[in-house]
Amino acid sequence: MIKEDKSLKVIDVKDTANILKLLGDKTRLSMVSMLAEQECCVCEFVEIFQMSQPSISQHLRKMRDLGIVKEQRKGQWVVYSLNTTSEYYLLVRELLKHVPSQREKFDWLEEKGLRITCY
Amino acid sequence: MIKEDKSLKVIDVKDTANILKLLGDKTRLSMVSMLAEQECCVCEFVEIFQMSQPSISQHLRKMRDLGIVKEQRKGQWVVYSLNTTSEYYLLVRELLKHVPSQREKFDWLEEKGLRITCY
DNA sequence: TGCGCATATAATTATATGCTTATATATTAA
DNA sequence: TTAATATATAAGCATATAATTATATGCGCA
Repeated sequence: MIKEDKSLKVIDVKDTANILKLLGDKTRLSMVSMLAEQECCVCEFVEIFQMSQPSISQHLRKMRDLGIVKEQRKGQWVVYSLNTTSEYYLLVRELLKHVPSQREKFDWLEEKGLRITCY
Repeated sequence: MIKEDKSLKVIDVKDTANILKLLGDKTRLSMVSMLAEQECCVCEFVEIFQMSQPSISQHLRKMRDLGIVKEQRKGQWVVYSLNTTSEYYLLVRELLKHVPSQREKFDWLEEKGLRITCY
């Protein structure tokens, strides 16, 4: 019997390159790293990255378009999370192992009283 | 005693994003995947990718600039290989596990009699 | 030395990307 | 229904990227 490696999934070069290009951006890479810890809403990202709301929205859209993240409306907020059923999920998880934890960003939100309490 | 995970090396988000952006290109990702198998010279890449020589040269330069690949002159040829001493080497290796083998490209070179014999 | 081959660099152009501003949509509460 | 808040989308602009052509450099050999 052949052992299956659940951390491994081979993806064609073109698709992999697209994923890497997508995550080859400081903001987006930080975002997925955060989402690997906890779900997070758009307005929280805006505070964290000190960036305009449309800019944040556009980054999230690109990742949603490739299926890496998913959204869920909760009242007036839209909460994003990692899409664990994506065919790229294992690759993303693997990548994130090489990046430092972004937990401090959530701590910072708590401190500033900016954490949204709809979860 | 804490076990050290030799497949893991944490790199800051900005640097990681730069590496991912670099490898987030179909041509460059294929190149490193090939180099993970065997070293390869510029003119061979030109044949494989059916791309102009300057274009190939520029792709290689970008990767050399970040230390992912290294070059070695052998007579009139310049042979490229993976830089196994790069601080990004483990990350690159990990990424390549998710990409199909590019061995066939070397086979194709052999068939066409285009393999350079300076190795 | 001078020629031919391999590679690198420079300049240019076309396209892609990321951000901004303006506007539209959706939800909640008055 | 209207106002306020949260988010998404569209259009425009500035910068980045990748390819091409032209040219320079480096090596081997007659």
